[in-house]
Amino acid sequence: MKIDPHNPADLSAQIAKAIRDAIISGALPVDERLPSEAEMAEQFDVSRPTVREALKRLAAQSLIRTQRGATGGAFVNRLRFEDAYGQQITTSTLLLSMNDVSFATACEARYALERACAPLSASRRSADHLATMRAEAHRQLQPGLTDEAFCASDVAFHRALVDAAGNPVLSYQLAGAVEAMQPLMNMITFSARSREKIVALHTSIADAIEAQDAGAADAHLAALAAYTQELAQNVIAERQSKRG
Amino acid sequence: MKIDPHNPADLSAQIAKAIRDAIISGALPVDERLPSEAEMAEQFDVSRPTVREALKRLAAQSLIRTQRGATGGAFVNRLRFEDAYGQQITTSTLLLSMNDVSFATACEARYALERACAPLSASRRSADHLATMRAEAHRQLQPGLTDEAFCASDVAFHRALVDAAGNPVLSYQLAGAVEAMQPLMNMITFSARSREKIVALHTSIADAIEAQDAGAADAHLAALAAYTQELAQNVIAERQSKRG
DNA sequence: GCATTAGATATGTCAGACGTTTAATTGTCT
DNA sequence: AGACAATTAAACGTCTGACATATCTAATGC
Repeated sequence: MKIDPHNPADLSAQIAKAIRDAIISGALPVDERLPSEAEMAEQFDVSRPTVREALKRLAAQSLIRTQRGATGGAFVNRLRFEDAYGQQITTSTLLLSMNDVSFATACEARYALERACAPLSASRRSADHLATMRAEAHRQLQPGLTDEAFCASDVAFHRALVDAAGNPVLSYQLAGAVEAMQPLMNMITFSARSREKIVALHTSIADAIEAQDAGAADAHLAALAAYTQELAQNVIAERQSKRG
Repeated sequence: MKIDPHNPADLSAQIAKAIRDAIISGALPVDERLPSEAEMAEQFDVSRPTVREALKRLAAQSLIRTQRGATGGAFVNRLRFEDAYGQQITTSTLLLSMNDVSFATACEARYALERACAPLSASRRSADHLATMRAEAHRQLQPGLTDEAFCASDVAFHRALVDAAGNPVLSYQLAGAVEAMQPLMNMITFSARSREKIVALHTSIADAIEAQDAGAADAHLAALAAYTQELAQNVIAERQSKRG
């Protein structure tokens, strides 16, 4: 764990990298306590604020946690899937909004991944996940629902579908793809008719999952993907006609 | 953008969150310059080191970049897919190693996602991606290749397969799933026979992609998934027999 | 007119100090 | 001896002030 003292800039980044590499390589196991800030400052021959900046970088990635008090300090954090969800969603959302990713591209990716989950979800679905899917589908039919609330419920439905696969790695990867779509979906105004059609597809998907019919689930997901693309294209076409 | 002055702890985390929310909401567009550290210190009524810790947290997530000098400062960073790859891989790798995710679970997720890409790759593959796949498959047959180099080439092959889908969102999501598997794959010792079988499957996959035969590509990927699981199970069984 | 230089601005870093939290130790009383 | 209270020590969290360094702007000199 060494840094380059000749490059006077970005000392905190170098220190953060050194510690991060030690964590990734396994040299620093989970719950291991790092030396105190004062000790590290001496080790790296920098000041304590510089060490602290490095530690904050690691804390931002949930790689360490800090405790105050006599037995406190910085500890290697066990990175949990739940903690990683948030970062994954934030990053995915920003990637889409900052890189002019088209609705079509994001939608294609999302449904491709979701359809990958469907066979696993069909074979392993629990009563719990099915109940969530049914409940969300039911919520989506309520009359007073705003478009935003409809989208949020849509996300919840699809997350339940993904979680039903019982594979935390899949759930983690899909969380980004599904949640990051929400800002894009919010540009769509869902009419009563389109909502009915979507909910009908949701219900068909839930039925197929309950019946453990992977083929039917896949077909309905494909139909939902196509219909979502269609809705988005209508919105885009409308906007262009207004402009012209 | 306000913080809670009554909670005296974690001021830098609160400030980071305030700025992060502003970026995500779009209130701070890409390349927008944040106020100087001194100005923000005054705005939030904290000291400059506290502001700096907040900025370092955001820099760790590639949300901002800093420039020194007269016209320098902190700028909202355009998050690029290439930048996000690294974070995604780091996080995925740590998630697998710190949460006792079984080889079977990780492998299942990886191949499920990869098979989701295959149809798109088959229809859109470029000569470039095909050439990479062929080159890696060829490299994997070289006699002196270490197991690690074999795994690295395997990753390169599969990334080319995924990139062939021409969807940056898919490539981003898959990067984590594919690369994070590498440490787990490294526990396997690849015999000459198993290498031959894997390369044969790789060649079959490349052939199917070239022929734009999505069904065949999917079938060969499924076979590869099954064979990879078989190899891992053998390793696990051997270890257990040595112990018993 | 162009190159050079001085100034201004902002980040990067350092040193020292104080406050706060937390746990362990010590001391006292029953 | 044991239980409770007070003290102490360690460590993080924050502040102040200062200096170093990078970079752009503008004034200066030839």
